[in-house]
Amino acid sequence: MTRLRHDRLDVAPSMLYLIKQVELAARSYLDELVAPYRISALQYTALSVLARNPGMTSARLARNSFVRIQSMAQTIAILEAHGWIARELDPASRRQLLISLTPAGWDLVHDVQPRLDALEREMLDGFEPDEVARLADALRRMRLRLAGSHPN
Amino acid sequence: MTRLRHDRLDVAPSMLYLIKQVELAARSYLDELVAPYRISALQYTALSVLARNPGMTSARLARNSFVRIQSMAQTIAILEAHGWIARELDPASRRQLLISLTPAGWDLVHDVQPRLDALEREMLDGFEPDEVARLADALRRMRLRLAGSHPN
DNA sequence: CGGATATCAGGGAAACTGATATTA
DNA sequence: CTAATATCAGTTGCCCTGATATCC
Repeated sequence: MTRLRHDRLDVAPSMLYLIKQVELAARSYLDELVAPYRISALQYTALSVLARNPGMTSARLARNSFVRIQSMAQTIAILEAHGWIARELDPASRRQLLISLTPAGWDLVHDVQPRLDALEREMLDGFEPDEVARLADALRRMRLRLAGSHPN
Repeated sequence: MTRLRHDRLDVAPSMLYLIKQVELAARSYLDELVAPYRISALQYTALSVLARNPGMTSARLARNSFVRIQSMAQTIAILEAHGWIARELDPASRRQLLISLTPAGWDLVHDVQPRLDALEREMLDGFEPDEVARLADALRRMRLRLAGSHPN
């Protein structure tokens, strides 16, 4: 006996789905933007985080990106092998390796970031300044709620 | 001669970065949610899209997710091999394969979706209804702008 | 014919698990 | 001793490029 079902989810796409859609579109664009450097969008994201927070460890980067330590270590190894970043022992620890951008890494970020900022301005064209501020604040709150709802 | 640089990107994290952060956190949670079914968060997202739009082709799914046709075809092949979806020739085309969920696929979605909705409610707890509406509208506009700024 | 769909083959970056050594 | 960091080894899913066949 066949168990036919003419089901359908009749709800509007959720907020999480909308966020994923925007992220997918942005990642696709960023991938094209950094393709000349032979790096991926995710690798560039790691570089930009390091540009804002020099001296991070691989483990801290992993927690920031909600991935395992081993996963981030592999990404870091690739970026180091290609000369975008360098690592040195924390003089105060002898265990942690602090990551920083090389001059070539800085050149890359200084070349790509303005074009990424331009994309964001295009994406937000026509938005009221206070609407942008509320949006950013809402995203920060959502991020905190999600980070709290599951121990990584 | 060494070329030392004590650079640092002194700007606040961008909107695109905040969106990526929320998406990373949500994907991490969703991965745990669907792990018992041996599928990934991305695979579940494809299933939920098919639950809302039965009869899509693999190529249309690919455009919806900003990936190549071949990439989506592989994901679809895996979901089909595991029995979550089925494909049949479009009677009006003889070239396109229309995708639909199997009864097992529907069971999976009906089990996971409520828990995903619960996560979203938790994420948006304390938000005013009109703030949620404005947020969703803003995300839709951003998605449209991004989709228009680069031909996939 | 050009355009879209589906598929096969191969390869690279990205996440996972499990185990191990070292240090705070 | 416990916890955190870093690393090695192996595996799987995911996206890419390139090429091919079929159908609108």
